[in-house]
Amino acid sequence: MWYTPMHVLVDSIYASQADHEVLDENRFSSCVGRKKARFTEDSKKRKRYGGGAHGSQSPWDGGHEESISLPKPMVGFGLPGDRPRSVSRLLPAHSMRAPFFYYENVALATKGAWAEISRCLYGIEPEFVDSKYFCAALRKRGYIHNLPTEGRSVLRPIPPKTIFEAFPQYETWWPSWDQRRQFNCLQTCMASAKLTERIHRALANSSDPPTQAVQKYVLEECRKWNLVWIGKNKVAALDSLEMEFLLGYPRDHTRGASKKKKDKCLGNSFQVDTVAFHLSVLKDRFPCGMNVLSLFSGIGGAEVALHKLGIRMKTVVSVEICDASRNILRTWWDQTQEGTLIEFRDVQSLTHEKIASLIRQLGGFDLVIGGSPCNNLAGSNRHHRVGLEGDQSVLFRDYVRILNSVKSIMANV
DNA sequence: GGTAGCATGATTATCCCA
DNA sequence: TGGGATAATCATGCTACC
Repeated sequence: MWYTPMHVLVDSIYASQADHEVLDENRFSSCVGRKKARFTEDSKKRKRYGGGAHGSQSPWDGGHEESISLPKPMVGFGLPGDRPRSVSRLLPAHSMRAPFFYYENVALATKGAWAEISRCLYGIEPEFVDSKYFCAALRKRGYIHNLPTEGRSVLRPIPPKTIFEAFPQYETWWPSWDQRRQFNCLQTCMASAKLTERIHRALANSSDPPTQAVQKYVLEECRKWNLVWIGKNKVAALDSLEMEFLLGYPRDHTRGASKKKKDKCLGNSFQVDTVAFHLSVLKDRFPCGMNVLSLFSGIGGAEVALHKLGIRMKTVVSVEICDASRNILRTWWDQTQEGTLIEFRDVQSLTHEKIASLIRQLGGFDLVIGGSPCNNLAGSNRHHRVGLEGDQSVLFRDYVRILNSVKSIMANV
């Protein structure tokens, strides 16, 4: 454990900041002409993050064997409503060059995965946040970004944070022995009809209240599949509209896709309120709008968050390989946006030359945002949870490659 | 070929108690 | 402090059906 939560990092941790700078929250601006900020040159000599007892270990030496301990509670650099405190992130100088960037993946990844991701993203410590503080469902995710952390604001209206606040109709049949007040992580698969029928039969054949053994079985399945009580002894999976609501998307955002595709797309998506809280610091910095490079866009969680924040998107270059997700984003974009949406299918088609061409065309990107595939990192994957170098998750290296290309090209514009 | 239904543990972290 | 118990987890592959 060589990391300590970044929110406790203070200026006094390091006497020397030869290769780090305290984030200057006024550094980025696109509206009044992109200024070339003064950045210190990278130093080959790395310094360490962490403080106190953790300060003697480094994320850079033998990163594959290292692991980042998850904060408890998983509140990132601060939650809405927290009392103001001095948060001064020490970021490597080269990470602070424009554009802003924001990377996301599952918090509970395989050992060493976040250490490697952090190492590739300038050694910045991930901000681990559980979306249970923003909505009625858990969603433990890690975010690496170079955004300021002061002056964040929440989306209004504030979403309900308990099951009964979100769906009061289910309280009628909710048994007292089911103590759940929030859902677990919304995933890509839903419970089968056979399972809910088995639960119904087990309850119907048991006493009232059910035996301890039946309660244990039912509760385990309810927690695993996020089941709700729709009648006496009857449970059901959440439907797509409910998942959209919990995740912060507009009603029927995924219309047009099949049920299976909806579940998969939503299970893979951002929790909008959480991401919007982090991105909210951009609103005042880009009053004239932003150019966004959205990698692994999915159903447009980042775009929806920016839209809900009232941040105008002049252009979004979106890269998403799933046809259904691209259709969902395109439909939403056409209905709500006046800017330009440029779509690509494969991140690997976004070469250095292509990126340079886009930057010449658009004048640069203000934000590079995306969450690369978690398939080989996620605990739910029983078949190929092989770590960062798995077929899907290795694409995080394309995020790094593209971000580095954008930074280097924009530094020379 | 596309879709839906279904069955399929392991890894990781945390809690609790001796 | 160590080990067992408990809990959570952006999923994949096979089969049937249209």
